[in-house]
Amino acid sequence: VISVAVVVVIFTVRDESLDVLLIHRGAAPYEGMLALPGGLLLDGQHLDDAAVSRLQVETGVTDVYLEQLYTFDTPGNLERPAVPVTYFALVNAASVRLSSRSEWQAAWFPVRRMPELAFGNAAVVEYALERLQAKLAYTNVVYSLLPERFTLSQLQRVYETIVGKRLDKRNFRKRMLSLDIIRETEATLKEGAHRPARLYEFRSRAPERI
Amino acid sequence: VISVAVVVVIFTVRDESLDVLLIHRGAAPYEGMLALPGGLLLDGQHLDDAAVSRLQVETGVTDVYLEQLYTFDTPGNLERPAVPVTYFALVNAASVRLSSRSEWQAAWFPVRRMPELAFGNAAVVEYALERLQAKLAYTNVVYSLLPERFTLSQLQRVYETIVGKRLDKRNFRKRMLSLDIIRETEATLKEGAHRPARLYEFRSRAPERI
DNA sequence: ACAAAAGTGTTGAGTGTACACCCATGG
DNA sequence: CCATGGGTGTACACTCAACACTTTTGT
Repeated sequence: VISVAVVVVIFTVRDESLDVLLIHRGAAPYEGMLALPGGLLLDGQHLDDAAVSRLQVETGVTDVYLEQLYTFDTPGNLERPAVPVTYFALVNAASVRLSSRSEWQAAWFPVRRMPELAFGNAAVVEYALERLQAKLAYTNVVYSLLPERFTLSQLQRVYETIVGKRLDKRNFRKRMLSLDIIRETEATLKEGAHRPARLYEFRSRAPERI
Repeated sequence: VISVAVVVVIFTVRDESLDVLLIHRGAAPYEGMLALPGGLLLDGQHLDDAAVSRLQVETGVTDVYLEQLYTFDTPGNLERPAVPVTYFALVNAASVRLSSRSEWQAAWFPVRRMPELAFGNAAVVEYALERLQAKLAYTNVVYSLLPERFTLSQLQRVYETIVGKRLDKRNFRKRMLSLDIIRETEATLKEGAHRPARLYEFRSRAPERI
């Protein structure tokens, strides 16, 4: 019998860099290499719950965007074969507490300069990135990368970091507003910045039901 | 440990109806009910291979459009829990030989009038239909529903059957040609029909690599 | 002759993209 | 006073949807 592994690609945006959370493997196979966080699905556990709790363990974060990505065909470990069901998540770097005490030393790595990964995990990251970029265009995925209220410029910086290129400011604003996933907060301004600015919020801070 | 089940939603278009292949369950659980064809993933077997061979067993068909759909969270059978990895496939009804001798009595059922299904399979069929309809718009999924060469009217009938509504002939033609997934076959006409007609073919009769 | 399928263009609405300047504030 | 970031409008290209009649052939 083949069992099931749950693997999570956790993205964040820090400064102007799109990063992925990786752990150091402390045991064979691939001891000493970097890998995506994951583990075997336990008896009676639900897939989504396993993904959520894996995320919680690694980052302390909950209530973020989390979506199933794909189920791969490569039974990672050959001695104890398990089919990897992969997820991807987006978390706000500011609200993360990496469990530094843990033996597997989770840390952020820039997605554009991925190191070599165990279990053929490189393909998973690549696929997750594609999906993330595609979903940007028509969903509210990034809601968990931003504070509750934000300026359009902040939002644009996040988008630019993810797609990896500059966007036109006026077109970006028009598109965001017409997409109808964000809303202007009433007469609210902001101080501490260079100049007063309108604040916006997402109409919904939950992933749409698949 | 939880194991893996592979489940396949096999679509075909017959006359003007979009149908799904179902089997009669011959044993508990859900004995006597209808269900999607599927089975446990065996040791050392690859997911995609399992889906292909399941399809082959049920229909005798190979080399058709087959794509992974989703991995559900409902461990169907509660005594022997297994995570269902689902696939969907499109087959040409004409080239199918249903294994009538088999004990589980595979048969076609119209997707618009699905009977009640075992294992909560109704959600799987629904999701597969959505995905199929979405993929129609920009891919060559239907290539395995048609003979190698076909008229634009035949192609349009297939599209109409899948989306469940009538399409405008002129707009349909323009769109298909501009999508660049089909090609006019050189000066070929057709006889036996009501009138001579141009024949077209797909530029590629293989699913694009994910 | 008539039923059945193949073929063929134009217009209008809406959407996406390119592009440049002014203003308020903090230092 | 100047550097930084916020805010704003227009013109063109393109895409999508609506719409009706003629031709050929088999019966």
